[in-house]
Amino acid sequence: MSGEEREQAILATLERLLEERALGDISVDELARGAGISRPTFYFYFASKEAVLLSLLDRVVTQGRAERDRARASREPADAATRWRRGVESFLATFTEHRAVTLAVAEAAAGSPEVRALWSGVMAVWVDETAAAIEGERARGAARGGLASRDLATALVSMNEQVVHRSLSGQQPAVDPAAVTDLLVTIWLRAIYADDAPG
Amino acid sequence: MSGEEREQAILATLERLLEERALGDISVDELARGAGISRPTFYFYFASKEAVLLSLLDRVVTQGRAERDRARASREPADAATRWRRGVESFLATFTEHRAVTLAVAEAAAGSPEVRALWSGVMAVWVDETAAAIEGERARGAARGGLASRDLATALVSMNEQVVHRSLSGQQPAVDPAAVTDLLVTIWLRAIYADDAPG
DNA sequence: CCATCTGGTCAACAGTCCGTCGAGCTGGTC
DNA sequence: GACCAGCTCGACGGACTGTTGACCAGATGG
Repeated sequence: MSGEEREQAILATLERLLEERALGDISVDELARGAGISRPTFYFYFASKEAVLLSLLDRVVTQGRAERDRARASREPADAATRWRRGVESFLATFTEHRAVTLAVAEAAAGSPEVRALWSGVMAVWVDETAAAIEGERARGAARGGLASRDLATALVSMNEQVVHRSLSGQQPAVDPAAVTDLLVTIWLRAIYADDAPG
Repeated sequence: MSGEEREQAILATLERLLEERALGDISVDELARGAGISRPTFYFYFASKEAVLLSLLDRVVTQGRAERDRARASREPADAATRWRRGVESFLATFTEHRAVTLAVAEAAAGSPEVRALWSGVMAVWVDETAAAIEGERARGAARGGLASRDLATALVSMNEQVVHRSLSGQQPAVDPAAVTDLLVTIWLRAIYADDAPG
């Protein structure tokens, strides 16, 4: 077995174990044994448990971006509401498909600055794109002003992050998974386009 | 020094240490030394580090609720928008005033089911109250329907939670702290009252 | 064909932290 | 003065982490 294969084996082992247990309950030793090597040898490949997770997250994010770009290129253009819906769906799909990794990243981000930094980078891309899209809608006179687009985008992306996280982890209070897409899209539309005076 | 005082000393020590370090970087030994006792004695008072934090959170939540009730009783009635603003302000104030404890709870919740459960309970109260208020506004014909009030409330409270957390922890992308109240209130109003069709 | 070097491997060690056990101390109570 | 409850801690066992240094197999090259 070559070095590259060993590395992949470690990644696969972590992904497998995360399906059934939280990151904190998985030891470096288990990761090593799972990949057929001893614990010191693990450190030849990765600096820590978190580093393996980082690698896994990187893979998920790259794959998610690729899928989104592909979907964008293949589907015909649509109206604004549909475009927002597609964005939210893409977000949801990526993290739902990799539930275990997503939850582990959220857990690790709480304690590890490196994980936190990488995750922040992922969020930042999302926020940037959202802010730009809001600016576009404002420029064509469709979206309402009154809030800094970047702040608005940050709040909406944060909401998605948290709602999806609660939904995936099943901790109460959670949103009905079947309704989550409609819910988020509706709030996005109201927040971006609508009036804000109580009737 | 009496037992009660010892217990308070442990709580005070954790609160002090959390001002400068994360929960994961604080050992039970430090907590014990800080309270003038040995490590085994610590376990006479608390089952774990997390248990101390739980006690701290309980105090914060109780105090926050009391302050809110007092504010509610003392201030004159206001229009709907102002009432929502007061709610958001109360949320923000509680957790901003106890920044260290808030951040530590978020960190610990990632790994400890007990902390998670207590935190979920706190959120649930907020969600229930919000959902009831939304129902009230709908009943008087002011707020728009189309979303389950409980789901809407959950999403909005989740947004506040995450935005405040990012803001307190300073991790990018974060919302400008000076603008955060206006931002959140505006989104709440738009989500609860407004139309949702792109112009 | 031997020397060497690189990539890979692990036993063993040092260190941190956790949670527990059992023995002991102190001050009130009967 | 015996006893008991509340309190205290030294010492232990166990889980984990990250590092060191020796070792080994196979390619490289003189």
